[in-house]
Amino acid sequence: MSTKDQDVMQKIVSLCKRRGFVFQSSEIYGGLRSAYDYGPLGVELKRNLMNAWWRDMVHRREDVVGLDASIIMHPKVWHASGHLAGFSDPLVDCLVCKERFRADKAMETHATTEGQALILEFADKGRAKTAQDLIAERFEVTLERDGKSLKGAVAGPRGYACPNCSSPWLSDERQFNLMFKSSVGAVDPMGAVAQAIEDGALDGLTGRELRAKIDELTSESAVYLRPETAQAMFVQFANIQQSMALKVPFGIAQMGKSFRNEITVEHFIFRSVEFEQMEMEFFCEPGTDDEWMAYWSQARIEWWQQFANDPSKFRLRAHEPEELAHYAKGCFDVEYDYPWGWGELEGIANRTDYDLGKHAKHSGAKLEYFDPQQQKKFVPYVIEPAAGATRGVLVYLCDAYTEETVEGAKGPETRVVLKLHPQLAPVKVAVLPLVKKNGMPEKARELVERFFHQGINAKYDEQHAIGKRYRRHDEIGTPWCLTIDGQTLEDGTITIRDRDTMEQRRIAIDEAVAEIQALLAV
RNA sequence: GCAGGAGUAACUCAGUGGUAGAGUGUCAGCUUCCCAAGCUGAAGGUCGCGGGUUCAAGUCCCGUCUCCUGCUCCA
Repeated sequence: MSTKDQDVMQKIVSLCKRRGFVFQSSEIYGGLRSAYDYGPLGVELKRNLMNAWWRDMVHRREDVVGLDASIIMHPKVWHASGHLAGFSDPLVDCLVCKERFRADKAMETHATTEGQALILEFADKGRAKTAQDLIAERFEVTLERDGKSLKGAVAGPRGYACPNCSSPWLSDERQFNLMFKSSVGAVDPMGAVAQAIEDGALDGLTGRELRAKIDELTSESAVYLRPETAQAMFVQFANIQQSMALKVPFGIAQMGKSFRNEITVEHFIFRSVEFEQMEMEFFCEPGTDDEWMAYWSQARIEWWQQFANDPSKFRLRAHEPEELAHYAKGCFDVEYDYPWGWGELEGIANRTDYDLGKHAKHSGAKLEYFDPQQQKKFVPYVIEPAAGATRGVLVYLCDAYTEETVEGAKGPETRVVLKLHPQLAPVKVAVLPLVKKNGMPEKARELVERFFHQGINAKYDEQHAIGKRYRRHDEIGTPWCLTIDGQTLEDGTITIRDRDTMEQRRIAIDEAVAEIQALLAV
């Protein structure tokens, strides 16, 4: 990312803290890696976004219903879904060039047979020399250097070499399970492990056997925090379909927290271990799935674009075949051009009948649909638009953050504006007495009460000079400011100021609420 | 996890071994009829945390945590 883009990102992070959008978790204790708290304005923004999603995905459609499932589910759910087996990656570090990579991927791209001659390649001569010295010292092997490459290494029994430098000197394969493991029940499962150690039941076991044994001892109470909200919608498919008498095609939508032990966390709230999802599983008849896939991909990117200042920063990208998850027949990502480049915001996957099939098999439940018209049974295919709600917050903060030069009292100055869509803006309207006297504060408080009665998030603000108040509200994205001035007391009109244009016009104070309601509805 | 950079007031930063600083912001008061205006005053700091060297550490050394950038993964 360029320094300019890095700068923008830092400014957004700084504004988030200064103005109460996002704080680091547990900050006074030194912070917790990759955990963030949404402050008074952040929670409004996030909720506005999630409510808009729910409104458009559930309330405005006849064919989608909602669900709010427990975060902790039966551990068998994760066996069946493949998350316990497939959600853990064997990772290996190259001891020479420090590259970290997945063993299974290296197996495909850098397969070796034992005894095979290897040529180690480095970016430049200096690095090759450093590596040569390191290998000589640490592994007592002298390699011959030829420019940027080293000769004389031989492949070991692992079946692969470092994909970066072709080194055979690698760390052990380590399992990184991406799911958060916990235990249910008041009895600490470590008690059983302690007992086993005391009894000598673990004596003489190798590392791998030891891990397996400990897993076995603690498996009774082991539970996992969901790594995605999707599975509950598959698991409750039959209950929901029957209780609501739904006909395929139909969808189940759910929003909520998910947890993943990411190998790396990055970019502020973009990738964090605890995050919030907005997912929908759309069940359709096999054969119609490609059509629905196209429909939802288009619908979803357009949904994101409608709240954006710059729709061109969103795109749909089809996954390459080798990029696809094991369960997916096809996948489109809605990507956003973040300050550091294009990155994922939502994934629309064709999960086929994979999940329902797996759960039917593992649970013994019949997860089929009988179509009364066609007189046939089938396991529905699933199109899944899965969006990151917390990513959405970041996307709209990036989209809204604007700096512009305006003429101030002391010459040109920078105006920072969050050009948030009014439906997303944390505060909808600010009500301001022009000065703190002549009955203006009283009038303003009367007006702000009217907004409260309508459930519109309005703020009364009388601190500092009027210009400063306007700028403060620009910075938190308040779309409109209503100002009570001397004329208000004479003819009952107030000014309404637009955040983006800074233009003002007069309206009747008695029409203010209706006016804002009308503007919000657009 | 690895490599590189950073951490001093709410924010942005100055301070290279000898009394903890500035601007902005915040709060109180005065002033002010429209875009970060002015005046007066105030609050706010375990210099990320722990250890070490030193008569003396924000400053030097070690460890650790957090953040940023890059690498492998995902909503």
